Amino acid sequence: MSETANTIVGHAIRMIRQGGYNSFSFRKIAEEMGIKSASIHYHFPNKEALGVAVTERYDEEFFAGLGAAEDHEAPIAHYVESFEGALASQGAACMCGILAAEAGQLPETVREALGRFTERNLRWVEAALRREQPGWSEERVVDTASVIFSALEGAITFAAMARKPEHLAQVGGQLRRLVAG
Amino acid sequence: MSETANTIVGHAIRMIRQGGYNSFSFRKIAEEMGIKSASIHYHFPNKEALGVAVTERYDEEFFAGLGAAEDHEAPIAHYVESFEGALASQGAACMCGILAAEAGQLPETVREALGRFTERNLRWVEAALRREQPGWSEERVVDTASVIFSALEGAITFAAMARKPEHLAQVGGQLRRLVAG
DNA sequence: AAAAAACTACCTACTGATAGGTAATTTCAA
DNA sequence: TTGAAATTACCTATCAGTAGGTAGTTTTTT
Repeated sequence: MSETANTIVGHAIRMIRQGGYNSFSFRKIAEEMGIKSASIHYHFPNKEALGVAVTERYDEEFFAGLGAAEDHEAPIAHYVESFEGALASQGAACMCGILAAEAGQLPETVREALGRFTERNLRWVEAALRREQPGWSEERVVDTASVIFSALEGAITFAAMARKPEHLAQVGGQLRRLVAG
Repeated sequence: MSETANTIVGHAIRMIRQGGYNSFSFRKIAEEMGIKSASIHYHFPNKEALGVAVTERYDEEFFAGLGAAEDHEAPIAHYVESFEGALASQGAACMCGILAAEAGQLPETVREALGRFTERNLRWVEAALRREQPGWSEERVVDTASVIFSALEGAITFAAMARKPEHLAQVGGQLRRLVAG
């Protein structure tokens, strides 16, 4: 991907985090970059293609920042902190949580990319729980992973909406205790 | 509120649940009702006013359907079921979770109405926990309520996106166990 | 010279909103 | 009780703004 295409995706991610899928437009991105909106069509044929690129890039960066669950001593705490870090940057929620809420109006391909992000998160948290709680049944691991992912996505969304980062901190703290026993 | 205004709000709620704040327009609602978009401005001066009415109406109906926490033997299970019922109707997520994700582009007054909905939910779940777990500390009650609300909002959002209602069922089941001990 | 990356100049579709008008109903004072 | 005034609930017509997208052309880089 060219440098320009990269920059375009970066702008789109920021705009989506600020107001959802309808908050980024070819025109606005072009204006900010000092180019014309038609030029963006050279890099991404349409909004759907850009939407997919944006989702996959967010996915990549999220997990690149996270590292492997096996490389952390307390991976759940690390996972929680990555959400707190995401909220701190721009005071905005997780981009994929925002897009998930708008699923009904998203192109199928974007929705599918979001589905992959979700699955990848669940697998990560499950691996983390297996490491931290070797005694837990597989069922308990899978169910708890669902709760942790859902709670953090819900918490970061409502914390950003109400402008109360402490709401996420509260949920994060309780989730840590939940896993600690 | 007149019957027409009521109908307008109903259509708006359905459309928002299907695709977010940008998925309802004066024109579309008018078309479905067989009137003109200008007529909707008679009942609601602008989109912001309609947005607030919609949020408050959803709030009202949600808690009317829920009843008082004190009136249920197992209020948490009842609360979980209300989310499962919401997902079952239209296969769509909680309207307020959807709007919360788009907070960045919402008019302030709508955001504030959403904030009230959130607080009301937290108070309800706290009351439920006090009833079910009289032995718990106030801190534990408040923190657990945050987790339950966030987890359900996150789960219903991702379940609707991935079209996997079982994801919500899984989270709901685990939350019940969490409270049961 | 050729490929890449941008440009100009449009188009169609849709948005929320406003101005001005009309028929039917309701309120209220003489 | 009746006529004037006001209100309700809609209408037509139009506005400026923004959206995504396209065809054809020019500039820039290799």
